[in-house]
Amino acid sequence: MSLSEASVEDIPHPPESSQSLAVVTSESARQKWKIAALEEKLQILESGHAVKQRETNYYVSKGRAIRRTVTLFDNIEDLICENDRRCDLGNEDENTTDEQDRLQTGYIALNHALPWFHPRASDLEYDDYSYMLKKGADAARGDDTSKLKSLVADWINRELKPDSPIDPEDKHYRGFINDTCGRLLCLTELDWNSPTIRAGIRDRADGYVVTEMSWPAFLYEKYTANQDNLEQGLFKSTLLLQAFKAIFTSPSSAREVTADGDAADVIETNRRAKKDFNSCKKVKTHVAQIIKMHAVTARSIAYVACQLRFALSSVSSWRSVDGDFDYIPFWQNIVDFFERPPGRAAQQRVTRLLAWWTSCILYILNSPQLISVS
DNA sequence: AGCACACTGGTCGATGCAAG
DNA sequence: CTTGCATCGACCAGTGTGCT
Repeated sequence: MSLSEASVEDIPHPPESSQSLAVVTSESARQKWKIAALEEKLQILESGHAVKQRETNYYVSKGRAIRRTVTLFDNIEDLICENDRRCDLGNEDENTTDEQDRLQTGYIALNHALPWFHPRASDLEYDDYSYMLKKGADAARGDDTSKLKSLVADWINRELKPDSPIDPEDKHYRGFINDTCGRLLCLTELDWNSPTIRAGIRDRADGYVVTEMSWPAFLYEKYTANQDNLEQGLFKSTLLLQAFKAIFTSPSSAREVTADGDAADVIETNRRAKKDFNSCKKVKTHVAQIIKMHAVTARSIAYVACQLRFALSSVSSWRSVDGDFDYIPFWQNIVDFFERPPGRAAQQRVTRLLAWWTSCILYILNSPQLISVS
């Protein structure tokens, strides 16, 4: 029987209480009830409310890309204001601050993430869409935080085999209390193996304060820095790659990550990524596809690094400060490292690093042309 | 009270795979 | 080849909790 064949009079109202539920027992009555529910759904879909609902869902859904690829802490309004300010001033304003430059780059990233945004910005009901985008942005960040909480524990237990395994469900025994997490969170210029330094860090004693001003060990290949060259192996840790894959391409793709860190050989990384991709179970469209991410960006790495640090810490609820460590300048430092390298040589190193990242991650998008390196 | 966040459970779509 | 089931994972809504 089609929907149109069931007249409205024939359709019993859905039961409103357990008492009336007992009345609807026959198969035909149940069928009619189902049809009634479907018709109601159809009516809602056809009404203006549904259009509004779809619109809301659209903005919330589009907003999910913002924290991941545009900005982890800035307000969308601030990005727009900075762009407006520059439009108003034209070329007259040449003395911009770092903060303003970062906001402007953020605005450009926002337009890459949401290409419809700029042309339509003036037509949109400002408060409404801004609120919905933020809602989606924060929801996605929350989803990722919760996802990494258990995944990071699994990866560490498997890769680093701590004496007492990390509880995937509990964060209280992470952070500097935990020997393995502490080693990863420790700044590279401090030797975690020294009991004095370990105690100093745990007591937040002078000289052992862990702030965002140095790179922590978890960012480095094999979790160790070369003190003579602090850029060597930076942003090439297995955990960082796994976290990136878990967020942008799927948790299952992150399971068997092996980072050998050979920056020169992007082609080899490419080949391995292809092999991994072919052996990995293909699942539903992943985040990178949904947000049309064709290359790994500075801001996506900064996002993942913050999420990873948060997962390693003992802080249970998302906030921007953890003891002496502030996530906002930490995120900014990473973005600046990639977006504002000092000089030509540094720029080339950064470009190579991003190409390496893209070759590690995005073969999954089946776009080999995107990961060829010039 | 209002807000932000974590957590949970559910829906839905994409994919793999076995059986017919 | 088609079908039905299982699995994975993104997303979302509802709820509880802690903070201001």
